[in-house]
Order: sequence, then structure tokens, then C-alpha cells
Amino acid sequence: MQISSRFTIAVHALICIEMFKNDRKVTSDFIASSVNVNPVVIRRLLQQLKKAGIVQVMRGSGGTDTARPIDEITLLDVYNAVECVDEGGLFHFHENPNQLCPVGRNIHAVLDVRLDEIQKAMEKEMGSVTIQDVLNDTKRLA
Amino acid sequence: MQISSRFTIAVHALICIEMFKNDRKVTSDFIASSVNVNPVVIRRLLQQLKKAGIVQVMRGSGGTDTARPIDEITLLDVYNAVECVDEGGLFHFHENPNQLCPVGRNIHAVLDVRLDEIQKAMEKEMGSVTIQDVLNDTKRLA
DNA sequence: CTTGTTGTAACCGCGGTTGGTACATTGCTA
DNA sequence: TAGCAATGTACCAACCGCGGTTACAACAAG
Repeated sequence: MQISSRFTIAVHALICIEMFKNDRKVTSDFIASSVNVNPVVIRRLLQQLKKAGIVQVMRGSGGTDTARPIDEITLLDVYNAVECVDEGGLFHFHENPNQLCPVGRNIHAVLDVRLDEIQKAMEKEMGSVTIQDVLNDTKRLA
Repeated sequence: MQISSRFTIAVHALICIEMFKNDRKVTSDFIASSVNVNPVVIRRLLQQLKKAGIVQVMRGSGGTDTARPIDEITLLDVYNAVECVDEGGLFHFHENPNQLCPVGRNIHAVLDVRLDEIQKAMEKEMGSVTIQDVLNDTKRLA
């Protein structure tokens, strides 16, 4: 199982916005042509980022901008915005272990602690990288 | 996107094997009844663990055992064995960014480094927990 | 009112996961 | 050597999330 490409697409979109917002109106069509996906995919994505307070989208007139300074937007923020992390988190637990078995009865409690630590480690690393960092790297190459 | 339940089921199975192997023959049916899934699911899983050198499965006579000391089997080993981590790793990159766009041209190189660090952080945490650790916790509760 | 754009619903196809049946194969033992 | 218990595996079906696409209503500005 992989984390869906929505995540990398979202980061790509944010970099696009910051890279071009002074030169042109950054529309979903424009972003879509850079990412090379259907514009509707981008619009759906922007809606999720908007709900998370990461971007602003101008209806009617068109165009997108970030809703807060990009050195305050981490990869973790983007991940949480676009990935369905609703319940259970990163790991999917099997639902109905046998309660009559000493292993089945306790596996959930035992593993949950460990899995949580693993997820936390990942989130900590994600939270340490901002869109500003990624933008800087991109400008260096471009 | 979540990591498939194969992972937690695999850990559950390994704990079962260690917990009961001195008392009885640990068959796929027995494990299946503790996990509460179809025995075939367990057999498929055991094949993956076997290929990874984690367990031995006795054909014909039946039964399962670990192939090496369980304090040398980490959650990362199990994860790599049962999860399809073939290419690309944890993150799924969008394939065809526009090479004519300075963002599309460089996003892959820029993000890959960061994503790799995140995955490494997760793997490091996974590698620090052994089946022995989980077994100890389980015995404490049982 | 026209134009360009966003917001969203509806539907499709693909692939991965999970669950299940069936059966050949195998090793042990009576 | 026949029978039993178990594994190994092929095949099928249902489901779900994702990405692709079309279509169209809602909206802002010239």
C-alpha cells in the first residue's frame, strides 16, 4: 500500500502557486498542465487544501493563492489535508480477533502503542519540512 | 491510504506461533481462529513470511515455527515481507509532470530526497521493535 | 450578457485488498 | 499402501479508493 499520489500532487501544486503567482493568474488548468493530470483532479485537491486553511481559491474570477506563509505550511499539514487519515491512522488493524485467545484478546492493546510510535516518528519528520524548504530547493535547480 | 491489515495479521500470527509452539502444533487453522480470518489468508501470509526467511512451514505434517530468533525479527522485517514495497516505496509519485515547466521538471528530484528521509524515519522506528518485544508485552497482559 | 473560471455531481475503469471454494500435493502413520 | 491432516495454490467474487472524464451549475468581472 502506498500513500496516494494526491500528496505529491498537492505539494507540486503549492510550489507552482508560489513560483508563478507574481507573474500570472494561477488557475486549476495551469497547475493541471504542470502536473499533467486532469484539471478536475486539481480542483478537488484545492478544495481539500482550502478546507484545511492552506490555500485560497478565487471563484468566478479564478486563481489560487496560499492562505498563510509557506514557511508555516509543513508536509504534515498537506498530508493531513489530502490523505484520508480519519480513523485508525496509518495502519489498518484487523477488526475481530478471537477474544477467547490470550493473543487475540491483547494484540490490539499491545500493538497500538508500537504502531502509534512509528506513526509519530513519521509525522515528526513530515512536520519538520516546510513548503518554503521545498520551494528553495526547486528555485536552486530551476 | 492505509497500510494493509496483512501487516498486523502477520505480527499477530508470529506472536501466536511463539506463544503456543511448545504446547501444540500451530497450524494455519489454529492461527486463523485466533485472528478470526479464513485459513487461506493465513497460509498466503505464511508463504510471504517464509520467502523472507522469517518462518518455516512444515508441509504435509503441518505446523509452523519461526526461522530465526524472534529478537532478531523486527517489525520492519515483517513489513517488508508482507507489504508490496517493490518500487517507489511508501509514497506514490505522479508519473508524468510537465518537463517544460520549471516546477514539473524538478519536483521529482527535489521531493524524492525529502520523502526518502521521511520513509527512513519510519523504517528506523519499525526496525527498533522486535517480535520479542511485542511478545513480552503480550505475556505481561495475558 | 458574455467569457473565463471554479465547484461539484455522476459515471467509468483500474488495481489492490479481502474473503472464499476447490483441489492437488505432501508427509506421517496405521 | 491407503488414509488422514495439513499445506500450497489457482481461481473467483465483492468491495473500495483512486484517477480520468464529461457535464453543468454557480459565480465574478469586463
